[in-house]
Amino acid sequence: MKFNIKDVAKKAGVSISTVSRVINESKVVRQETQEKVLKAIEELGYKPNAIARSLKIKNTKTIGIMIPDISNQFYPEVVRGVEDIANMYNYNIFLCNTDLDEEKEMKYFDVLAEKQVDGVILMGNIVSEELYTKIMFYNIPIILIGTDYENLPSVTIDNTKAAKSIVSYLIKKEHNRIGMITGKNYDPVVGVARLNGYKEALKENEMLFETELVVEGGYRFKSGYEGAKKLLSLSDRPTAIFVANDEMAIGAMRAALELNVKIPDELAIVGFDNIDMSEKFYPALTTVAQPMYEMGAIGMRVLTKILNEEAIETHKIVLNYSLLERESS
Amino acid sequence: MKFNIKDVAKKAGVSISTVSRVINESKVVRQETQEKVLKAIEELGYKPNAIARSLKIKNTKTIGIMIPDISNQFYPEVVRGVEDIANMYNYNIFLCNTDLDEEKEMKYFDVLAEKQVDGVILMGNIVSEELYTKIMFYNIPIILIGTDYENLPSVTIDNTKAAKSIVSYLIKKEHNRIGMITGKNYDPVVGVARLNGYKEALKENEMLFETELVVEGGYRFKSGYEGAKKLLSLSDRPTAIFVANDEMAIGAMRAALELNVKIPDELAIVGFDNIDMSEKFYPALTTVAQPMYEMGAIGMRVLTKILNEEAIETHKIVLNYSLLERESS
DNA sequence: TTGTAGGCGTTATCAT
DNA sequence: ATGATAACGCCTACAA
Repeated sequence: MKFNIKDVAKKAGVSISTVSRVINESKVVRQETQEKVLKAIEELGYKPNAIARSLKIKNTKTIGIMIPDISNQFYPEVVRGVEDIANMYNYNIFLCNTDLDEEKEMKYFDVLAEKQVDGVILMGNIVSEELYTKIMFYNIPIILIGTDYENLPSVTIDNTKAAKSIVSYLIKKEHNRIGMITGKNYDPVVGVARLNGYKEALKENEMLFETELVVEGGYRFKSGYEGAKKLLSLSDRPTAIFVANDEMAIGAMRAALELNVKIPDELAIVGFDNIDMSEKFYPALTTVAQPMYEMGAIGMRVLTKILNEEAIETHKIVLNYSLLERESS
Repeated sequence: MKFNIKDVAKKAGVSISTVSRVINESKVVRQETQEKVLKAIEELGYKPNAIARSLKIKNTKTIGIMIPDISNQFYPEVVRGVEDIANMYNYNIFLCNTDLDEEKEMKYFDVLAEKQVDGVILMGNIVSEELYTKIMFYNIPIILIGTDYENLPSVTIDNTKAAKSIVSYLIKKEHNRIGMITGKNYDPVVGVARLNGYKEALKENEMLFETELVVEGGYRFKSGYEGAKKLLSLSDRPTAIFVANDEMAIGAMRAALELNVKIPDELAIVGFDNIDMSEKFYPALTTVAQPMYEMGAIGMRVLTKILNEEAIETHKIVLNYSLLERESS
């Protein structure tokens, strides 16, 4: 039930090179012959073996995408962007969940290399030195999305500026005690950057940075929930909280709602990312939107360019964020 | 910078067959030789080419997974289950978003076949006859998750029974006007099944099925929102609504909240699936939990068994659902 | 325009 | 225990 190029050749009464030519749409083959071959292909239900092809031509039309966890709301959207563009250029994608675990990252990278992927897309908060060494060694085209490292190509947004702008927005709305629930403080490009944006906004408006107003979170719902409970138990409560990502922000809203604190009247809450859920929650969350789908799509697009060795303007792409004012502020 | 088995052989001063043996952990090679080879591999940073290997041994240790849309909340969780088990058995997965589009499904299936995947996992509401023919023709091991068709292996839950049980729960709570927002009515295994469960529960309790109480939805937030608005505008409102999936249920809750209808006091809402968001929403949604992660994990596990030609008890696996009573009812 | 033959990097059979 | 060699299915000079 599985035929190869030889079978087609025999059936069509031509050589295998001719069959190969029609498969690859070489212009040189005569119309008649082409039709004969096409007919044979059709009749046998023949499909070329991409593995054999890859071995010969040394590319596989597949790329690997390493992300922390597909079941974390942030990633599906960017993966979708990647996949759409990949599909458009006839690439398939290997999905790898790393859980931010360095060992898993290393292992997956090895496997992807062995499977001869043409390139890889990497997400996660930091790239370890080990991984970087490996990347350099194998010399596989790579692009980072949502993070940045050394001279590797990347697509990101300016997290500091974005954070600063949403905190400034809060200040403009007359809030003068603004709390923050941060991300991970060992993570420079997201966690620290957003915290810095918060600090900068305060400074620019001559407001004091008070340590009791900032609590470290961990990006997940629970830490937002707990962070908010902590901030709301302060004797001198904040009137607004900037939460470093939407999932935590939703946790924070939940905490406030449970305590019967009115949003936004008694407490404004703003998030970061614009995950799907943020607009569906009630009240809908004011947030800084990262263009997640676009980050994926553009990342993949750039990767195809790199793979085709097309000229590329810059290897560090910084996309625009946007402020989405909704009901929570 | 890229070496092959020949380079290793030369460097170690042995033949390529020996190198191949140590790579594949053949027992016959002498300790000393093995060490020599391992050293050469190490020094060169050699990684075997999986493509060449696959061509020879006729398996690729990769499987394809076709789902409607990874950015739809339901799928990431099952994909994660699939990937975890796949990883455990050293498989990689090609992720394919079909958008429930038959053409895309056909195209992806062809590509997966050409890339010689060892098996495929298929999700989506129906499998078209065309696709089925193709599956049979290529004879690629396949397993359906969350849907079912002919004699193909599948892992599902009993949607009718689950729907019936949650509606019965509502009835037990003294609701006697229960509305429903359905899924797609052309989709037998999910849409129709859940509607049937609703009908059965009514019947069993000698309640009338009233057409004005059921509105057709489409699984997405917006249709739940609109469906609820419609039901709430009835002169004789339902006191409870069974919504065919969580995303719509959340839309329905949003509609009620906006209209200042108290949940659950004036209106109980229950959903289906138990997506991540359902417990984070306020009020948290009462729902029938599909074991999404397990469906993925078990599906993949069964697939590995099929691939290893291990005996398999049954090809139609029906998992248990569970009722999660939360705040919305 | 078409065919012949070598090779892509492995594995596996058969000798040695 | 090790080595030579023929596949695996395809592409691509080169020859005809």
